[in-house]
Amino acid sequence: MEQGFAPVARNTVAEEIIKQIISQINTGKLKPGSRLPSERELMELFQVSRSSVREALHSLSMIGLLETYPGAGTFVSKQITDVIAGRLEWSLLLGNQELMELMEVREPLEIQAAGLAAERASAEDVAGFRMVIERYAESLESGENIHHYELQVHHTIARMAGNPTLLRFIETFQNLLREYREQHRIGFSTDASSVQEYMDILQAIEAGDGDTARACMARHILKSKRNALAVQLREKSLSEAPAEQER
Amino acid sequence: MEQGFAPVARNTVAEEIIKQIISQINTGKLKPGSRLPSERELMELFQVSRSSVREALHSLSMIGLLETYPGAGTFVSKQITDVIAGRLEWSLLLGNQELMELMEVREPLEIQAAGLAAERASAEDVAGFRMVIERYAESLESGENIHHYELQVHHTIARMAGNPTLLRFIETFQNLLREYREQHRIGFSTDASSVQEYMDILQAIEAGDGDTARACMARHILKSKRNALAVQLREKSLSEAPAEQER
DNA sequence: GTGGCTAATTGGTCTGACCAGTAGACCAAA
DNA sequence: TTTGGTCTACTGGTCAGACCAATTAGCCAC
Repeated sequence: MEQGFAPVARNTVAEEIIKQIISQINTGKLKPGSRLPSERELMELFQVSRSSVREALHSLSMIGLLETYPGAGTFVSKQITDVIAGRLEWSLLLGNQELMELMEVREPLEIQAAGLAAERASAEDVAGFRMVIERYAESLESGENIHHYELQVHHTIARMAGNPTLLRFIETFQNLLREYREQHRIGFSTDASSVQEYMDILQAIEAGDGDTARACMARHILKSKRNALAVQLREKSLSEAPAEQER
Repeated sequence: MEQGFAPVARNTVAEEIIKQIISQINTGKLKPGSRLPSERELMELFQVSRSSVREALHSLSMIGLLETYPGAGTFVSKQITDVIAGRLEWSLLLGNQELMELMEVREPLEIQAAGLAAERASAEDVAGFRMVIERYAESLESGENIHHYELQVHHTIARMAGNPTLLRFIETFQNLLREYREQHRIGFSTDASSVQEYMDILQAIEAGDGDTARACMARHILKSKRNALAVQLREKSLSEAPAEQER
């Protein structure tokens, strides 16, 4: 039953400081790279104790918005885009359930990126994309850094979509997925047909055909998801009953 | 030139505490929902001052991994995926994303939600959804709280998708869009045909037809986007040269 | 059971202090 | 002129001890 009640707002001093600092950054009064007043100055500016100031600053450093250097001062991070770069091992905290949840968010975003890329990619973009795919194909043959180049393919598509927010989301999910696979020692589900799928996407993008690009990406994701599941199952059965098997 | 030198590692006490706490969560010694020792106990366990403990705890709370309740204690968050969502939300709060940028991320998520809802919604869900649509239709006639009920329709779909992470992202984008519209004084583009569109989605969900649900949602979004653009243009032309014009 | 009281515990905040690393100015030796 | 040392003011990192406010749990009268 909706009664219109909600837990009363309880603002801590540190939260308030955080809000003000973020506001300063948003309004441009604090630019990336610029230096904040020293903790002792902030203490007087905010009329609070240094402990509160420090809790606020440390929290903002934790999410990558600020960087502190002992003896020098506290600075606004230059690449706020890198906020995602994990200082923490997020993936370790993820279970299978959560992973599936994240995948269901990531997939439509990747498809959207492919569609937008088709509508916006320049000739140079397409040329660059082709090279990335070729490098991926080479890595498949040599067996080196396959995963790195596979990621780069997806990353390139996301970049061609020309939407920084979308790119950031996709990057985050990719990083999480990578860490998860590394930590859980899950092999990758690469096979040669991926190259053809990527080439299909490339053609659609080159032709400026968003719908086809979306469809190709959707098919590719569906296939690699099936592969991943198969690999996971196989490894599971291997660990339970060590029987050799290569498909 | 590569000389093999790198900045020396400089560990702060707080960082070390953070690592240990995350490690405890990873190894399962600290389960979601469980309570941490009090700050004063941690102080003795880690052999550090309370300030350092508090900086660590506050940072982890900031990213959503811990929750603190004055007088009660500090607890591990139950929804780990919320941590990731929260982190992305931070990045959204920064930077001035263009409206179009946000929309391009939100749309595929809403479509995905509709599709998943069709695959997972229970009979009760559908019944509830029908009521929500009816309330929206009523609000359209009375002209009261239209926006609130419109939001609720989308929210209900997202909830039926059965993916908390997806739901949270959709909520986030809805909030951002609402703020954006309020700040830029952009009116809303509601019209009676939305009800029919929602009913179409409802039918697809009831039939368990994910593809149709996706298509219906896509059509609905496309239409309301066109409406929004039209409204925006009209208001812009009004403010520039007060001449009446209907598309 | 309900409601109110008390006491112990917990997080929130403040104060003041000391340490270690940094940056910049200055100066002497090569 | 350049290099390296030295001094000083400043900055973040850490600590200890204190008080407040909110929560919890147990007790007790109604």
